Amino acid sequence: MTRRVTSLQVAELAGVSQSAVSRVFSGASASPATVDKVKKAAETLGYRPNVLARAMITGKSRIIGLVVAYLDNQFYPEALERLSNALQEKGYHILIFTVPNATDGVDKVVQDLMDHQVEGIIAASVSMSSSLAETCARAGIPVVLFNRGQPGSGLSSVTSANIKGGRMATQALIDAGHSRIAHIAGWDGSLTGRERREGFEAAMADADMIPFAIVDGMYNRDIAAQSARQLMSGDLRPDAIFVGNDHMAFAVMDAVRGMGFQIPQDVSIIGYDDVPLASWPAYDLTTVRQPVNRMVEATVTTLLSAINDTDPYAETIEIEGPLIQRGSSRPPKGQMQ
Amino acid sequence: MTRRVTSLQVAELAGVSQSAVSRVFSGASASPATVDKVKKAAETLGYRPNVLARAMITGKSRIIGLVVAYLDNQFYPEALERLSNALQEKGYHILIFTVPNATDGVDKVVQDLMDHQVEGIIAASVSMSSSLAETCARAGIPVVLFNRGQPGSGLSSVTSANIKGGRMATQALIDAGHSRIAHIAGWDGSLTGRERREGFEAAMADADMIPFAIVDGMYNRDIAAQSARQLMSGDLRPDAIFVGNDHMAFAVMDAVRGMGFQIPQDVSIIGYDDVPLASWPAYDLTTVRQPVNRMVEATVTTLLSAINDTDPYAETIEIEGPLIQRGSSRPPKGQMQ
DNA sequence: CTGAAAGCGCTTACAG
DNA sequence: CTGAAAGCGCTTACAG
Repeated sequence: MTRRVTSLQVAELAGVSQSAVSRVFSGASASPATVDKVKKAAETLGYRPNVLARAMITGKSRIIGLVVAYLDNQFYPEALERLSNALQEKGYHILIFTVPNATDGVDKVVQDLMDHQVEGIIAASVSMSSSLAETCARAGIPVVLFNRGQPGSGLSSVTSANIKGGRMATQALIDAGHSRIAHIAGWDGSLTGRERREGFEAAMADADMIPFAIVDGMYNRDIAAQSARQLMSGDLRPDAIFVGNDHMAFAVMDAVRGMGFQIPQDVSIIGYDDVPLASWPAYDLTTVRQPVNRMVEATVTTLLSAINDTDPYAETIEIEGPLIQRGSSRPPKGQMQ
Repeated sequence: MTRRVTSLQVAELAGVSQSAVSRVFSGASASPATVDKVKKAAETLGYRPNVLARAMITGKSRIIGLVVAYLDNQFYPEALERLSNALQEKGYHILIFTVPNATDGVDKVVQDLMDHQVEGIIAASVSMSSSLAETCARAGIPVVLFNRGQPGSGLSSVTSANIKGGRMATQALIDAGHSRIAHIAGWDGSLTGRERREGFEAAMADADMIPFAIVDGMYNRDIAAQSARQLMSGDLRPDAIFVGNDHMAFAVMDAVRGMGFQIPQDVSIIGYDDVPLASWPAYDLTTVRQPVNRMVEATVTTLLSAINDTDPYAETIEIEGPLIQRGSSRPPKGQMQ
């Protein structure tokens, strides 16, 4: 419980003014002699600048607020880890805000964020009311939506190319010769969910095929599993299911196998995200990769440039990822036939 | 980019002194009339106190530093989410620090943490050098080690009862009639790893049994999988493996199945943690539950009481969890026989 | 390059 | 209860 060492004490010991100490630590110009004296004094005293005081004056907290709703989807821990690392490299840190209920809790949380003088906000898979987006804009706090677009909000976003991804997954199913293709979609209240579905519908339409069924899986394991069971219990069953994300796809695979069906012999399953678990043998899930590292890079770049250049333009960045063909779906016909 | 509203502006509009405004927002006493005027003025101006300024003066940042090494083990995302929620409820927030390499990176990071004037530190599954622990102590910043004890460090820790857990897992294997029981241990450099192994050895000794083998899995999927392959490729094979955590156990199951063995017919597998995935049908892993919610509660309680009461005593809290018997291991003999 | 001084936006004794 | 004033630990023009 020793009192913290201040720049004044360092100044005294070094025999210079307090301003000199400040200059040395804030990277302003100072003579080599001064730098030396100050550094030495600081070392013996164990001095480190008070980040809070600096932040208050400069108006730069070097803190980024991260809003997340849930972490159970394996996609997020990975993204969070990479985001934190990338930001730390640039001298920023992440202040975490978990929003209890994904729908409206965000608003309170963002006020809290702004109170903490964050320099920017990353909202992962949560939507913001437009009034809230406006509040942030007015306060000059850039927001980047991660893995969740929100057209018309004026907010920047970084997502994968969801429509294209949905198309690719569906096309792979069509190319494999499937004729009764169902889609357990991501939450219809989210743009990612809608766009992946859109891709599905477009690919089907292009092939002059009628979707076997489209149901909303709500990005929820239980709902997805139940939907799968329902789909598979009729007389006429789908022979392929494109699922809105991997997290649900695992539940779908569990449910389908639990009914005694073989994957992919009885039904092909394709997911979306390519989380680590997708490649583990127990699931071996064919899926559309969301390139987390590139999405993170884009997010950090976008956010930091908005912070530093006070760039007023919202950017909508879509990053394409490949389809990863694995064992949960039949391979395309004609290929290696 | 409007300039932030300050308490002075509110004071002017409300017709009171700046101190009065401050009192209203810091919860100090003020007459109802004043409170009313101030609140009204604040509302019309959109005023919110600057948390940074407050933190600097009071010395209370209301920020807890969380140090994590990796998030791929499914145990951590869940813990993080709960920690964040619990802390938010108490008015604290989590500033995240990911440490690049688990071993020595911690030291730099903690200095960074202290610069940010965090009121407390939670270190999840990372060890701290004793000199570092001392630094924190001297600065009056309480540290709680989460899921990783460090005896002699003088640091508080919250873990599950690892020795007992290791015993339980092993006993379950013994009770099931296994005779060639191996242990793929957690990292030997960590107390959790050593204690679970200790529990394993104690249970074996009590039963007058000799371990089939003990290898260090380093809490690493690849190493664990390779160890499993080695164990299972000899002429004399183990008929049961207790794995140091679920994260490795999944890899072990994948590897064992990949060699054509049946679980649990050919070999029983038991893990440790009971992460969500353990209960999914694809693995259906018997495991020792680490009660995340109670561990989080204990962590938050310990940390906050250390912060507020400047409680100088390090607490070592161990929380017991049950063995969850699932399909990856043979059930105990005699039971339902 | 350097020091004295003002000021960031608050909290908190101190008188009244 | 309330206002004037000092001060938290810094940064940053401003002169020299």
